[in-house]
Amino acid sequence: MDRRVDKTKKLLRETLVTLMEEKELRKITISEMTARANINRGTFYLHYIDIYDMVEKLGDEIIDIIKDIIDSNNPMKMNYLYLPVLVKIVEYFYQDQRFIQAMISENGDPFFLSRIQDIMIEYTLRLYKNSFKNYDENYARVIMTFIVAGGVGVFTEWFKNGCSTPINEVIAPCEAIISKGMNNL
Amino acid sequence: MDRRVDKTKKLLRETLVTLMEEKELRKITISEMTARANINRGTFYLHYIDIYDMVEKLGDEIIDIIKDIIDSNNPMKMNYLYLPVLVKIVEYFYQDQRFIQAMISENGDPFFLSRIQDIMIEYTLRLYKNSFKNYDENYARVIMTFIVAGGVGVFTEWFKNGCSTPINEVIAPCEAIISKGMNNL
DNA sequence: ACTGATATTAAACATTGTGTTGACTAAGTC
DNA sequence: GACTTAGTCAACACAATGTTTAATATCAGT
Repeated sequence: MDRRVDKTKKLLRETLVTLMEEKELRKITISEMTARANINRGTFYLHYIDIYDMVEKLGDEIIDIIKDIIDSNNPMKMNYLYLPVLVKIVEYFYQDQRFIQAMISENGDPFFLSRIQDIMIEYTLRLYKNSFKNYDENYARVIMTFIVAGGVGVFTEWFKNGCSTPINEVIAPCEAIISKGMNNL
Repeated sequence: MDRRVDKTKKLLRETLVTLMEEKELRKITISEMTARANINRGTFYLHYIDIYDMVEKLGDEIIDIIKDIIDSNNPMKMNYLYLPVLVKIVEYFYQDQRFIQAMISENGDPFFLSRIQDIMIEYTLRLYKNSFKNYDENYARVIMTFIVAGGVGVFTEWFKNGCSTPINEVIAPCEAIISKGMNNL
């Protein structure tokens, strides 16, 4: 791809993240963003329709990466894959932390996490289909929605707090509740 | 309070819900909304700063009601209160279904659910403090975040789908996973 | 290097929604 | 019935949008 496009898009992304760290998405204007990035306002429209389109497209890139991570760790070939895949995703989030944190934050894109959640639900459903004694599609879906939403909720809190506590201190309780339940904690 | 204010606010709320059923929040303008409600645009500013302020204030009202439900079912006086309180909240949601559904929907307010989630986490933490053998604040918080986020996730899906399946078909799996865990399903 | 293609710039434009104001009218409260 | 306040109407300056045009800069491929 044209290096000029790359350069512009990266600059815009960088500037957007900076702005998201300062204020809510809806208060960020194209004028402000392009002015700060020293990019002509018209140039923005060569790539995106509006700020939300931009955020969505940036989100798409992350989603694609997550899908790649899932696919490259083929669930059919391994047991108990849930955790390793999660670790790889979190590792990736780490190295793009500013962006991810901005997207997850109050100023970020609310759909970002819910999209990831949806992917993870489908993934775990495929993965654990055989773990259920008497498999029932609806029942399994509720269970997986619960577990994934719970995990995403915990992860979000942890990530919002700047990943300050050791990750095991949040993974361990989740594993405990998932496998044993409250009665056997 | 002045009946005129009541009338205006209800009309605005009603119109907002209708618009949210049609399009994304960010594409709803004050002009459009007041025009449709047959209310002078200037009148809007007598009550709200902007659309988001309005949505937030409408959300506040629901939050207050939820807090009332929680408080009026004093956790200290009952055992196993989690479910009854949930049922009452859901019952309330039922009778204001259009609004709640709009708020929860893709076009709605992303903070609405997360605010409720936060309240529920604090609530369940207080409630179950004594259920933990060796109580640890951080550990308990992760557990409760997981359970509440999971529950909210399941509920959201169910509600988004128009509450079509019997509510027990989503509550039962949640109860099972919470109490017994995956290993004992 | 040369060339054709295209990304970016700069400036201008009409348009739309915002937020506020002031004088007037209607509907409330007590 | 008096007075208080909510709502209306019209006008205003302002900010951001989305689009366009011609000129310039940078690119990819040979």
